[in-house]
Amino acid sequence: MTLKQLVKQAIMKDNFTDLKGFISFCNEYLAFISNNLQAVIISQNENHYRFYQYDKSGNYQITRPINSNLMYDAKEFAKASKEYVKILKRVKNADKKDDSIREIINNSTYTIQQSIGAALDGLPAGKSNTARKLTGDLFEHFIRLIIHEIGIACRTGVIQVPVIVDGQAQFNMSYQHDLIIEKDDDIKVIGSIKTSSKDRIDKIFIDKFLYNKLTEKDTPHIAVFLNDVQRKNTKKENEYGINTTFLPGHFKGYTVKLNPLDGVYYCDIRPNMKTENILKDQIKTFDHLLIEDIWKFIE
DNA sequence: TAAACTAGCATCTATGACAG
DNA sequence: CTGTCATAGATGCTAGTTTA
Repeated sequence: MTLKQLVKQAIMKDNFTDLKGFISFCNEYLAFISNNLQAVIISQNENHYRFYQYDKSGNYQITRPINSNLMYDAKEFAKASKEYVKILKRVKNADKKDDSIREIINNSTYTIQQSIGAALDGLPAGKSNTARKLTGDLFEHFIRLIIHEIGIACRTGVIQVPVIVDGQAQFNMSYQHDLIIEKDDDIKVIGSIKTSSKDRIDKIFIDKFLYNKLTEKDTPHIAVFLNDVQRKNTKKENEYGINTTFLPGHFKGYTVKLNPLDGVYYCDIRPNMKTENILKDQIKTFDHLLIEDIWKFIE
């Protein structure tokens, strides 16, 4: 398949109605990059990040950063993706000590999503925002499909929250949430699903605070992120590095002084999230949501 | 059904902190 | 003082939804 065809496929949401669609797109993309790239550019500050450069058919455009420790190649993915589906179906009873299961969950999720993101980076220069919007939408959809696959019903949608003053509902606030998990008409979890946290992290904390205040409940709020890095240009032409877009100060401030979130999950976790106080208690890799945490929320 | 609105998101740009 | 890096804020454009 050519880059043009891949981009065309990625734009069409019909191709991503089920997990199978995500996986087969990923197979096509990985096959393409295995022998059609102009170059693979290595990030100068963190060497395991790579940028793919397309050839003339993609105007020599350069993709978003790809973490080579998480991204499978075509051959690895062919094998892992089969395991992936099997693991998801039985994840509730997975061996919690088996790290290879966790690796397959994180890496496959990452590889599939980035294959879409990177393919959309092949859109013409003026359409970069289209790529951003679509990757975001597809990531949301992808995570919901995964949650369905493990056997939990979930949806996206708007929740109306009445604001009560002096015992009277004055008006509604409508909240549009990426992830709502219900059970017996009870909202068990509210979640945000985003490719990166950046300037949206504050809102997630605020949402939890206000929602629970208004409803007088203690509904868990979680967040699922793909990563938190972006490409940065260096002084030299054709040299690139990565920037992190996570705001640790805000995250810790809200956690300590407003309210902690009930789970924050990354596919491509930053090193400081594993070592720094507060962060390391709050933030985990994506496998933890599926293997452990999500089951506690819906009990 | 068209127009208006909302939410999203990677990039770009500005500022501040720090090392040499 | 200068250059580099991290953080934070602004930008520009888009898709999808709601309203008129």
